[in-house]
This record gives sequence, C-alpha cells and structure tokens, in this order.
Amino acid sequence: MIRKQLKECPECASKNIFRDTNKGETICRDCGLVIEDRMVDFGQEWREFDDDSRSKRRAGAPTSQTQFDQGLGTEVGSTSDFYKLSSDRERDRFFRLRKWNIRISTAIERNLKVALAELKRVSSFLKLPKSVEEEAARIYRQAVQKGLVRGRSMESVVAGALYAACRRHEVPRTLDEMGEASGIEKKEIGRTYRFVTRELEISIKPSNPADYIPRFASALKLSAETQSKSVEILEMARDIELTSGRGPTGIAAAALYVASLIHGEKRTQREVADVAGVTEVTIRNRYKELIKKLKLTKEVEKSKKK
DNA sequence: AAGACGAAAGTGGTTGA
DNA sequence: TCAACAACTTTCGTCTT
Repeated sequence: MIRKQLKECPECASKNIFRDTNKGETICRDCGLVIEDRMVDFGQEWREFDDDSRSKRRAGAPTSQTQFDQGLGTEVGSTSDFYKLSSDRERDRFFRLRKWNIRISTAIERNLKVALAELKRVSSFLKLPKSVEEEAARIYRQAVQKGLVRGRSMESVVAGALYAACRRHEVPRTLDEMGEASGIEKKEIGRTYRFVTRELEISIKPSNPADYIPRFASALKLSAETQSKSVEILEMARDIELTSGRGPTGIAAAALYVASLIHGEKRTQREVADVAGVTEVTIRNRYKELIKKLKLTKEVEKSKKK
C-alpha cells in the first residue's frame, strides 16, 4: 500500500501536523482538520459505490499524491520535457497546458477533500449514523462529477446531500437543524437539495411525520406513552388523509402537542413549535384539524379535568 | 403575565395555461 | 414565462387561565 507523509496542512498550510499510525489518520494541530493521507483508501471506498468512473481513479497513482500534496500551480511537470522544447512560444504553451491540466485534475480531488471534511463535521454535529454519512458522500461525489457544484457553495451542496441522505434513510432532520449545523441558510439548502436530487434523479419518498416523533419527544422530555400516543394519532390522521399536502413537521408537532395534553404532560405550543421548527400558528391549525376530524375533543377535555 | 387563539398580510414554491 | 394557488410564517390584537 502506498503511503505518503504529508508535509503541510492543505487547509491552513501549517506544518504542525500529527500522524496517528494506529488509526491511519493525520490531523492538523492548528486548524483541527482531519487529513486523510492515504488516497488509496478513498479510491477504494468510492469505487464500491459506482465503478463507471475511471477518470477519478486514485489507487496506486503516485501523481495523485503529489497533486494533493503540492496543491495548485507548484510543480509544473517534468523539467526534462521542458528543455526539449525549442521556441519560447512552445515553452509558454507547455507551461499553460501543464498548469491547466493540473488544475483540472486536482480541482475535484481538492474539492472532495475539503467537502468530505465538512461533511464529516456536520454529520457528527447532527449525530448521524455512518450509513447516512456514506450515502451523503456518495451523493456529493456524483454532484461534483456532474458539475452541479458550479455556481453553488460547496457547503450548501454538502448540506443538501446530507439532507437528502437523511430522508432516504428515514431519519429526517429539519432544514433548520441542517442549517444550524452547516451554517447555511435553510432556503439555500432546500434549493440545492431540490436541484441536486432532481439532477441526479434521486427519488425520495415524502417523509413520514412519525419519523420525527422520537427526536421531538425526547427533546421535550415526554414520556414513552405520550410518544406512542402521538404516533397513534398520526396513523389515524393518515388514514383519513389529513396528512397529505401538509408539512410533515407541522403534523408531527401537532400530534405531539395533542398527545401531551391527553397524557397530562402539557407542553406549550411555543415549546413544541421550537423543537419542531414550525410556528405556533401552524401547530394551532393542525391541532384544530386533528381534534375536529378525529373527535379527540372529549379525550382532551377529560384529561384536562383531572 | 403568559399562553392560546385567530385574522390579515407576506414569503417562497408549485402548477398549469 | 407568468399568474393563480396552497402551505406556512410573521405580526398583531384579543381572549383565557
């Protein structure tokens, strides 16, 4: 296996890097960036997901290591080639082409490096499972290859990919949470999310409100009974088609609110609204629909008297 | 005083001509 | 491409606990 010791951090150019041979990781002590120094690992990991892209093959190519190590515009190529060229014009041309070439081939490498570091950061902030992280990385890579990052910030595409991966694995996060973790405006995330999933033809089922319940419930410190009650309510609501067309978080929030009333663990609309990332108004609207169409009024009244 | 409620106007996205 | 439209938000005034 080819290994190469990095001399400096690609992010902050610090020389103060630390290599952990056990974990096979390299860490910059100044900026905290985790630098993967074994390109071979990445290549193999990626190729597991799709094998139709030979152009970005990394394994065993010493050049990719130097490219990554050197960054842009440094080592311009074999100097012996250069001295064979006679005219100034040819030398000029040689330089330009060489530079251009390196730029192109390293652009994707570099982008992926930085993007994956960002992806890991956001993913661990949100405590997402490994499988989701890998899915997101796969999506991101496809996006880069299709040139979808152009005109968008790398971070927003990372966030979009993560958001999509969460939905696919039925562990949805709200756009607000993703925004908080990534520092990108949720509008922007939503935009890139839609764009990327459309361009890559990734189909995503509409998210199930019940998927949000466990997280919201624990954020509100609600009991397991309340939690299952709200899931029950959601099922009833779905059966009479109350859920279609509405935002899943709003419905989940309202169900949780109703359940908290019924079980005498009342939370204010404000509290529920905050964790669910919707407004009180939305909860009120959903809440009204729920108790009306599901004749829950009695149940709520009953437990109120106690 | 805080929470719940509802009306009205505004936002960003979808849809259909 | 544009206008109508649905869902949701913001803001604000009023009622209830």
